[in-house]
Formats: sequence, C-alpha cells, structure tokens
Amino acid sequence: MADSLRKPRSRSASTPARDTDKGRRILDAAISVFAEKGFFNATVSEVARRAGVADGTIYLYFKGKDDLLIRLFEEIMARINERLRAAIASAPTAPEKLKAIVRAQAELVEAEPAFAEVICVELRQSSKFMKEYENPGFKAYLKLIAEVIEEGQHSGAFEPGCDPHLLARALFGALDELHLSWLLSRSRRFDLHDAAAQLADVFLRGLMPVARPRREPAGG
Amino acid sequence: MADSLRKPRSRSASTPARDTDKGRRILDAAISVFAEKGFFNATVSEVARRAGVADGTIYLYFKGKDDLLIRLFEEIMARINERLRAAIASAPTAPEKLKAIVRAQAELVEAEPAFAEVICVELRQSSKFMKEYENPGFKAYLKLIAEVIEEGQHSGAFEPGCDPHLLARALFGALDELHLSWLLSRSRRFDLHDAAAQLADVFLRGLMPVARPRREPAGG
Amino acid sequence: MADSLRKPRSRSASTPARDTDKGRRILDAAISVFAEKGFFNATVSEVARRAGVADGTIYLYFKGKDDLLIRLFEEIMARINERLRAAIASAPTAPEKLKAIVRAQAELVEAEPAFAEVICVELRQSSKFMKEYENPGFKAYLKLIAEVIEEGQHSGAFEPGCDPHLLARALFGALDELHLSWLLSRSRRFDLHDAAAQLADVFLRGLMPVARPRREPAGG
Amino acid sequence: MADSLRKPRSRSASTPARDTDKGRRILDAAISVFAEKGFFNATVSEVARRAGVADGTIYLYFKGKDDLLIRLFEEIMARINERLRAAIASAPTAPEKLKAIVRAQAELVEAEPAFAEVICVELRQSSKFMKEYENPGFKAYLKLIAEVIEEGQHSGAFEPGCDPHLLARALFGALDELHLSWLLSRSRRFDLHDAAAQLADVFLRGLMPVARPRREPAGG
DNA sequence: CATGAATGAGCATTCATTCAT
DNA sequence: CATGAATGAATGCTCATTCAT
Repeated sequence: MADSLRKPRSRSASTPARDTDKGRRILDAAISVFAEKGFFNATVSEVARRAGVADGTIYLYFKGKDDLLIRLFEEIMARINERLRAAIASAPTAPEKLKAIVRAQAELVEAEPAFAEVICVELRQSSKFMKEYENPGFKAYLKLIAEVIEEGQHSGAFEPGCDPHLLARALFGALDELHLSWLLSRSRRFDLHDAAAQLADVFLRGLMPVARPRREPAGG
Repeated sequence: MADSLRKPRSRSASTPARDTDKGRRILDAAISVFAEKGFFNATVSEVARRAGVADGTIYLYFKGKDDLLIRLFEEIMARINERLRAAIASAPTAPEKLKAIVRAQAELVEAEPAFAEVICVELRQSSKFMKEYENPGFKAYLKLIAEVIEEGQHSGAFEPGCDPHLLARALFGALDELHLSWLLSRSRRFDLHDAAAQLADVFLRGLMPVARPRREPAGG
Repeated sequence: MADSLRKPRSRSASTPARDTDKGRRILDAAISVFAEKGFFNATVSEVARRAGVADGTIYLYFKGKDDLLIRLFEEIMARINERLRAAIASAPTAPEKLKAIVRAQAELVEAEPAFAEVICVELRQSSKFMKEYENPGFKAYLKLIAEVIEEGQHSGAFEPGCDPHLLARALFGALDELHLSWLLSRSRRFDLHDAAAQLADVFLRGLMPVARPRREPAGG
Repeated sequence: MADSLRKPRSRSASTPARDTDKGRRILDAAISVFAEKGFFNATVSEVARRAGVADGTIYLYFKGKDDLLIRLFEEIMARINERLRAAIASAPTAPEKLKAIVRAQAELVEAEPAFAEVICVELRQSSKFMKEYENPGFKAYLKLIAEVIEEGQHSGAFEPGCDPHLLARALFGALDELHLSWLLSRSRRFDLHDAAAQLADVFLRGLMPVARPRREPAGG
C-alpha cells in the first residue's frame, strides 16, 4: 500500500533509464522474498509489494516467476565469480588462491546472507527441475575453481591424478553445507571464518602431493 | 493411466497386514514422485495414483503432504544410518571406517537413486522451511561420522584440532554434491565409485596429522 | 480407540435386543455431537466414536446422516410432546395449561440442554432443506398448543378471533428464542424460569378477552 | 450455464467504481444462493457463477465463505434497522411504534424474501458456531425494540416490571417464526400482514398495564 | 450383525498470469 | 510503460458411504 510512495531514489531530471532501476528493485525484492520463504512458498505479489511495483510490472521485466529465479542465480553467481576472480588475482600460488576463494565466499555469506540462502537452498532444486536452464554462472564458478586446482597440479603444489572438476564440486558442496549451517544457526552462531579456514586447511592438505621425494618446481 | 495396474487385492488367506503394505506402497510412490518432480511440484493425487490407492487413503496413513516427506526422510536416513553402522563395524581403523562410509553411500546412491535424489534435493528445503521438524535422522548421520573422526583424532590417525562435527558436515556436503551431480548426469555417467574414492582419499589425506618435524625434512 | 472397550451395559445372558441398545447409544451420541458442533460441522465418525460403535454400524440403524437428524427430531419432539401432554393433563383451565406448557419446556431445557440446542439451532434448517421430511413431531407440538388456545377461546378464557395455530407458532418462536439465548449465555446465566414466567404472563394477558363486559363461562 | 450472461464489461466512460459494483453483485448472489440452499449447502463457486465473476474474485472482496455470510448479516440487519428506525420515527407512542415495527418487518419480508430467509434460517447457526462474531447488527436490532418497550413502560403505556430486553427477544422470536412459516408456505400463502397484525395485537395487549383499579373497568 | 479400511467426489482457497485502462 | 483487478485452473484435504471380512 504505502509501498507505492517509495521514493524513486534520486533521479537526475531526464533519466529514462528507469528500466534498470525497476529491474533492480524487483530482483532485490525477489532475493529477499525467496531467501525468506523459499521459491515455492514465495508469491509474485509479495515480490511486487516489496519492490514497490505492481504485480503486472514484474512481467514487463521478467518472463515469469521461474525467470525471476534464473536471473537471480545469474546475478548472484556473477557477483560471486567476480569476487572470486578478484581474490584469485591477488594471490600468487594455487594454494593461496584456494584459501582466498574460501575466505572470499565466507565474507560474501556474511555480507549478503540473503544471497547465500538462495544459493544454498534453491540452487539444487533449480538444477534439477528447471530443465532447459543451463546455469552458466554456476558452471563458470566450478570452472574457476577447477582451474585453480589444475594450476596447482601443474605447478606441483597439488597432487595430480585427481579430477580437478570433481574436486571443485566437492569443495563447493562442503562450503555450501558449511554456509547453510551457519545461516540456519540464527542464534549461537559459530565463527564462520574460523570454520572456513579449518575446512580450507583440511582440503589443501588433502590436495598436497603425497610425500614422495620430489624436486621443488621452482628451484630452492 | 497406471490405474489398470491396480492390484486386484488378492491376498493369501490370513494376511491382515494391509496396514504396512499400503503404507509401504504409498511411501514408495511418494519417493518415486518426489524424486521425479520434486516435493512442491508433486501432487498428492499423483502419489495416490502411483501407489494404486485413493487420494483419501493417503490421509489414513499420513497426516498430510508434509508428513509424507518427513516420514520419507526418516525412512531414508534410517536406512543410510543402518548401512553406515554396518560399514563402520566391519572396518578396523578410523580411516578405514571413513572410506567404508564413503563407499557405502555411493553404493546406496547407485542402488536407490530415487532415495538419493530426494535427499540431495529436498533435504535442505526441509531444514529451512519445515520449522518444527528436527530431522533426527540427519542429526544421527552427522553424529555417526563425527564420532569416527573423533575416534581417529584420539587414535592419532587424524590431526586433532579440527572440529569433528564441522568436518562431518563438510564431508556430507561434498559427498552430497558429488552424488547429485552423478544423479543428474543421466547420460554419459562418470564412475561414481572412482569419484567417491578420489574424494575419500583427498579428505583422508587432509585429515592426517601434519608432518611436524619428527625426523625432519631438511636433514638433522 | 479405548472406546471400544466400553462395557456392553449389563446384558442378561441371551438378550438379542441389542438393536435398541445400539440404536439408543447412537442417537444419544448424535444428540451430543450435533448439540456441540451443529449438524453440518459434525461428522458421522465422531458420532460413531462417541457411541462406541464402528462407523459402518450407524448405517445399519440409520439411512444416513440426514436420517440421524430426522430420527433425532422425532425422538426429541416425542419426548417434548409427551411431557407437554402430561403438563396439560394436570392443569384445569386453558390458561393454566399454557403456563404449565411454558414451565414444562423450561424444565426440559434445563434438564436436557443438548436436546434443546439441537431443536433451537437445527430445526429450522431441517424444515427448509430436508424437503420430503414432514416433521410430524413438530406439527403435533404446534397442534397441541393450538388446541389449548382453541379450548381457551371456546371456554371464554381467551379472546376469540385469533388464529390458534398462528399463536401457537408465535409462542413457540418466542420460547425458542428465549431458550436459545439462555443456552448460549454460558456464563452469567439469567433465571430461565423467571423469564419464562414473565413471557407466559405477557402472552396470557395478550390472549385474554378484550375487556368487553362478558358473562363468565362457568357461572359463579 | 449462466456464463453466457456474463456482462461484456461495457462501462460508460469514467466509472472506476468497479469495486462497489462487483462487491454488490457478489453479495446479491450470495443472498440468493444462501437463501436457496442454505449456507452449508451453498458453494462459493455457485455464488461466483451467479454473480458472473470468477471464483477467485470473491476473495478479492471477501475474506472467505464465512465472511460472506457475516457481511450479509450486517447488510441485512443494517437495512432492517434503518427501516425500523424510520418506522419508529413516524409513530407517536410506544404502542404505535411497536405496531409500526411489526408492520415494517412484514413488508420487508414480502419485499425481500431472500433476505428474510437467510435471517430466519442462518442467523441462529451463526450465533452459535461463528464464535468471535459479535453480530452487532442483531444486537442493535434488539436494543431498538427494547428501547421502545422501555419507553412505553416509562410513559405508562406498558406494564413495567417486565424485562424489556427479554420481551424484545421474545417478540423477535415470534415474528421470526411467523415470517419463516410464511416464507416456507410457498403455495397457499396466508396473509402475512394480517397475521402480523394479530400477533402485534396480542403482544401489545399482553404488555398493557394490568388493569389495576385505576378508575375501574366496570363503569365510571 | 459389526467392523473400519478404503473410497473418491466435492470444496474452499491460492496464485501465476493477463489485459483493459 | 505501469497498473492491479480479474481470472480460473489447480490442489490439498475432508468425510459420507460402502463392502469385504
């Protein structure tokens, strides 16, 4: 009701770029609603209300409720991937990169719990039931991690002989579960960063080359 | 459709155990429908049809659609836990136990893909949205794994200093993700056992005690 | 559940007259359930449970839920009419008879509130929607009262020129409403007998012959 | 069926008052359906069909089936009370007012039989089973009549010493029963106005002060 | 006679989507 | 572009009634 009075957020005179603005608000509202109630229990009306637009408006920007979720995934995954790329870029070695990835994700979860909840809880459903949808963002995410592992294998930092893509998936699963349990433990929250660090340590140690005598890659 | 398959209710003389029978058929049907369409997209009518009973009959055995899912979880988790306990019992050391656990789960996933799909895809939703439901089976599962890790830490096989429960969750997440990706890769399926073994190796290596100067890497 | 253990109420060896017994218990249960929840909100199962019989048994004694209500009406109206006839018999004049009727009904309401509630609340529905059903008991009730009024008119105690049947209906309506309001005022109950007496007085005074000089019927 | 009657939604230019219009049509349809089948036997779909709207539309205007009945009561009682107030206003003395009230109600019953049926048949159920619902309209109705009786008692036109509220209820009950029997006697209808007049006479005479020797009934 | 498991038609209600304004 | 009233298909659940035992 009074939602409709929401200020149009500082628009400089003749800015026709309302498009993006409305689209954004709808997407933001969708994240918040989906995180709170879950995709299936959420209603388009609720998203519209929270976005301060009419129900019908949503259909000007999105093909339907499903599309809302898909675009959400893309949005979130894009943000995550962007963040991870930055994290990787500033780390010198593969192990450092992996650590940075784990750390960056924990930070993201803490900073944007709604994003995280949607990923943790809805991503799987969508993989399974939204046939037709390739989920390119998630694929890119896995590829990103897999490449770091591969890099480590080439550089000798990681034991070769493991499928990098498989390990990327496993790491994702482990992290995702960790994040979810943190998100759901509303009260008496444990230290997410500490937990993530422990996990990263175990994972990295697990990746390290089996202690066969081996020449250092970059000569001592 | 499958109505024509309806059992003619032929029953060998003195078998009054219609109870268990119907209950089983309904639960089996629910597993199959939920695995195929997901909990939210499944209809009670479809479950009834596939179980060969009337819609109303479901409500003689279950409190409602939600209860169907809950009882399903309990059923599945009970089976998994039972299996894992057997696997643990027959393994001597903590690392062997963990390996056995991973293996047993992979076998279960292969043997009962429908069960596995329901767990992989619906468990998280339920954790979040079926407030009130404690999911004791899942808790027992985590405890079981955590205890093995703890045992390993005490026996010196695993590095102490890591939270066993956290690692149990991480292992579950990693395995779950692995199983899901196997389940969804309908065609060109990879070797689940091989993948699981790789994962177990990495995890176990990660758990091993840190090679603290015992006899020194750089000669005494 | 444990209802089924209910003692079969002292049956002398070979008494095949279980019929009536079961029928009675079912009818009693129906009164209690209908009074409590209303006919439409009551379920046949609840009646069966409260009667300590199986659902199906009800259909051995009654044609269905509707029949249960009809037989109930007949039962109750028969009891009321019986009571009223007794009341009338022991009163000498028409005005005394009417007073006795009002008093007797109030007593019945107090003694058997469940009966009264069913009459007050459900009778009208049934008049209207159970086409086919003549409701002979209610007709007899009205006739009984109308006859008393008629008697009074003939004896000169009441003003003639009013339709006795119409007045009988009006009296019923007034009493019924009074009883209902008493029944629903669970707490802070007013004195039903006092109220009934007031009502009887007003009604009787209203019926008295208009104060035109008139010879007494029974001289003296 | 009656779908073909659906209004083509032609609307003269600037009439945005679709609200009231639809609401009215739904309420009218509800009255007609409830009067015909009774509240419990009526279906929301039937109401929608008769109103020429979709099932879902009902829920835009009413909270549910119950709300439909409640709003109906309020509508009807408001109309009755309004009418009675007008009748009272134009009558000089308390007895005249009561007569006017009885007459006005009879007119209303004749003019709007559907309204009357709903009141006669459903009001009591609702008093009993729609806990939470205060039925303010009915209370106002009783108060209105009680006040007239009280006025008469103060002016000396009516015998004091009777509870006005009690008598108001009794009058309502008597009238209601009268109306119902008129409504149900589809064929061979008696003269409602005549019957109402008779009833009013009896009631008024009953209310009159007891002929205590004031200036003597005989002669003077 | 009695049982009570099974039936399945029936219903209130929700909500994604459309479209006249 | 935006609106939001209207739609109506879809669904979980109830319960009167039946019938094999």
